[in-house]
Amino acid sequence: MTARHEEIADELRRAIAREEYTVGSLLPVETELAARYGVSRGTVRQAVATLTSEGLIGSRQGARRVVLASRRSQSFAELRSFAQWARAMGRRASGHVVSQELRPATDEDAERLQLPAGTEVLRVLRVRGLDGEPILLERTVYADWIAPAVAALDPECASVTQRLYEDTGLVFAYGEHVIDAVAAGAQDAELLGIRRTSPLLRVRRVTTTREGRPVEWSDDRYRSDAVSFSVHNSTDRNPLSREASD
Amino acid sequence: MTARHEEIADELRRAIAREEYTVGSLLPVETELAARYGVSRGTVRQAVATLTSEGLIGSRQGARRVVLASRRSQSFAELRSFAQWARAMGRRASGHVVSQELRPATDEDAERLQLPAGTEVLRVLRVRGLDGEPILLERTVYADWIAPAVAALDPECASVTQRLYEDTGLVFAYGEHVIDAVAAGAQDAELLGIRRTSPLLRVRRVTTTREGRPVEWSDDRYRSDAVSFSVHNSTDRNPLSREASD
DNA sequence: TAGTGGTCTAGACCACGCA
DNA sequence: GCGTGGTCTAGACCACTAT
Repeated sequence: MTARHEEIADELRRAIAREEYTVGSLLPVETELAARYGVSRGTVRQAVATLTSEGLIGSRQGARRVVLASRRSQSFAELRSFAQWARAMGRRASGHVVSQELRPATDEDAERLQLPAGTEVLRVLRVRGLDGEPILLERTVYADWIAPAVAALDPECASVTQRLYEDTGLVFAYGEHVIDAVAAGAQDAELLGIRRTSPLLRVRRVTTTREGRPVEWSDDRYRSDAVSFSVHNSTDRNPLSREASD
Repeated sequence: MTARHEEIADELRRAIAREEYTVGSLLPVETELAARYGVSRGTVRQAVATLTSEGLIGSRQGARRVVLASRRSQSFAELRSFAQWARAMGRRASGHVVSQELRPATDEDAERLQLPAGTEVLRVLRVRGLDGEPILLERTVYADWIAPAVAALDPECASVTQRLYEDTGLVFAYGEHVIDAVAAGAQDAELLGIRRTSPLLRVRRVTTTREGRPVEWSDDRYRSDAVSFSVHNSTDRNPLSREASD
């Protein structure tokens, strides 16, 4: 069952993509869209709010909505699922566990995963590839309560998220990510097949269940010649933030 | 004039920040919040939608809302305004124009700024600092119609955005940003006072007016030991995206 | 000043989760 | 099956933009 406002958002998105509304031009007013689709103004507003949050259109009180871009960049909703992201681009994801060990949680582990200090957690070092080429190095720490299921996975498993869902019903629902750049260390360089000190795009993240319980935290390093992140923003509101260290 | 839903969002945000609702606990149901604040359910929903988009709470049909985080990271809305961002952190922003020249637009300039090829554009190389320390190198190209106002600015101007607004009424309203990592080149290293090949966090962006008209595009390089970006996401929807270059 | 998007209401029904 | 959040309506009024 698809909500009407999503259908309308879809139609508008497509109309913009095929340049029926060109970048810089104005969208029809709410009342006209409501009449056209046979819905109330509230439903139209829900639809255009979606496009606004996608950065496709801009909105200000008193003025007509304006088209800002014709296409939305690939969704980032799959950040936690490398495999789904690869599939959406029509590429093949692979994975390979380099090492894996059960260890007592450090203070950092305990804090990020909201566990008592010393709980046994699972540390996994995994290389992920696109079409066979190594792209990403994941250093992940899993909470004790999910560690057995992770340890039981095939070391070559291409989609950890999907397997864990099938095996245990676990859903990775929310994530908090911090992005910066680091120089490749010796191990990074060897496993990714690049030179030492090459710049890498690093994402440190904590992933939680739908209930807000932390499942894992990870230091992910992407080859910066292979991956980039993109984001829209506006004066009104924005989801990404910039932070200074120290 | 503050909207009621914003006031309510603020109160809830503060209640979460002071741990009246702790991370992992449940928010009151909509009807109760509506009664408590003396508003309709719709207004409550607007307020909690704001917190949801900030990553503070999680929402799923049928289940109670859950608190995911107690504090929101610094807003990224000021990505376009280095000075405002610095001020929000209680730090002092500085700026210094290293070089500036009027040149015919390259094909890339013309495309990004939606100008005819060969239009005269202004290229500016600027170092930005926090509390006197160089942090960011901006290589910006301004559209012809704003170039005179930019060229007339004080080379040491700390807030370009604010000065342009005061001088011309121009508002930087929307931005599209692509984030990756690069190694510092010779010029980068010299101007930022770091070693060559140090990893830098690069943001390439296009900024537009409220009408969707491109004003400038820029290659910004941040010292990665000084700045990071952060973002929330959820399975539902997310504003940031990840792209492979190949 | 006319027209637009933003706010808010009061009510109805539905899809989903959880026990 | 009950309670929750999600969808949708029809109408009112307001704040802001544009002319």
